Amino acid sequence: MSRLNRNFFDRSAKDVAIDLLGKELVFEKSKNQIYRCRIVETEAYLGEKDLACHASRGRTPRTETMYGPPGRSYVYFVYGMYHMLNVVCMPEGVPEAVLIRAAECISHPKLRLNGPGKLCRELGITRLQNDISILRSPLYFREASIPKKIQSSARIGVDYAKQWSKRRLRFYDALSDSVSC
DNA sequence: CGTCAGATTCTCT
DNA sequence: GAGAATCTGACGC
Repeated sequence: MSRLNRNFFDRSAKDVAIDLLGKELVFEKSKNQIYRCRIVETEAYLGEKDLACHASRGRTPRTETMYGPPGRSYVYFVYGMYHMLNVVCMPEGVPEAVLIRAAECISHPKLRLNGPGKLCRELGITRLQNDISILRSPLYFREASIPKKIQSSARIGVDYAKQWSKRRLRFYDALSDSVSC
C-alpha cells in the first residue's frame, strides 16, 4: 500500500479532509511500538479568512507551522490537557490544515481513538511531533480502505467563529463507531 | 437519557 | 488575564 505523497496535501484542506477518510495513519513511536489506524473523522481549517482557524489571528510563533509547506504536522496544545494532531495543506504561505479527530486502531484494537484529544493521548503524540514531515517514518499516511458512508456537519467546539461555525467542514464515516459525536 | 463543571497550561492581548 | 479546534465523571430526571 503506497504512502500519501506531498501532492496529496498540496491542495485545499477541505479536499484533503474528505480524502483522508479511510486512509491509514501510521505512527512508528519506537521500534516495537507501531500504530496503524484507520481515519474516520476529520475537520478542515481554511486559512486566515476562516475565523475558526488559528491562522485567522495572523502569523504567530504558534501558527508558523501552518504557513510552512504541505505534508508536515501541526500539533498544538489546548485546554491545558490535550494535544491536537493536524496535517498542513496547501502551498507554503497558505495556512490551511486538517484536524485528525478520530480513528480506529487496527494494530491495537483496544485503543479508543474517538476524539482528537484522546487520539493524541492514546498514541502518545505531543508537541515533540510538531512540524515534522508526515511523508515518511515515523509518521505518515497510506492508502487503505474506502470509507463506507461519508457525512458532513459543522465543526465541533468553534461556536465563537461566527458565520464560519456553521460551515460543514467536519467529515466522518457514519458507519464507524469511533466517530466522536 | 441529558446538562454541567472541573481539570490544567499555553498563547496572545 | 482571558479563553481555548477537549474529555470525563457527577448529578438530576
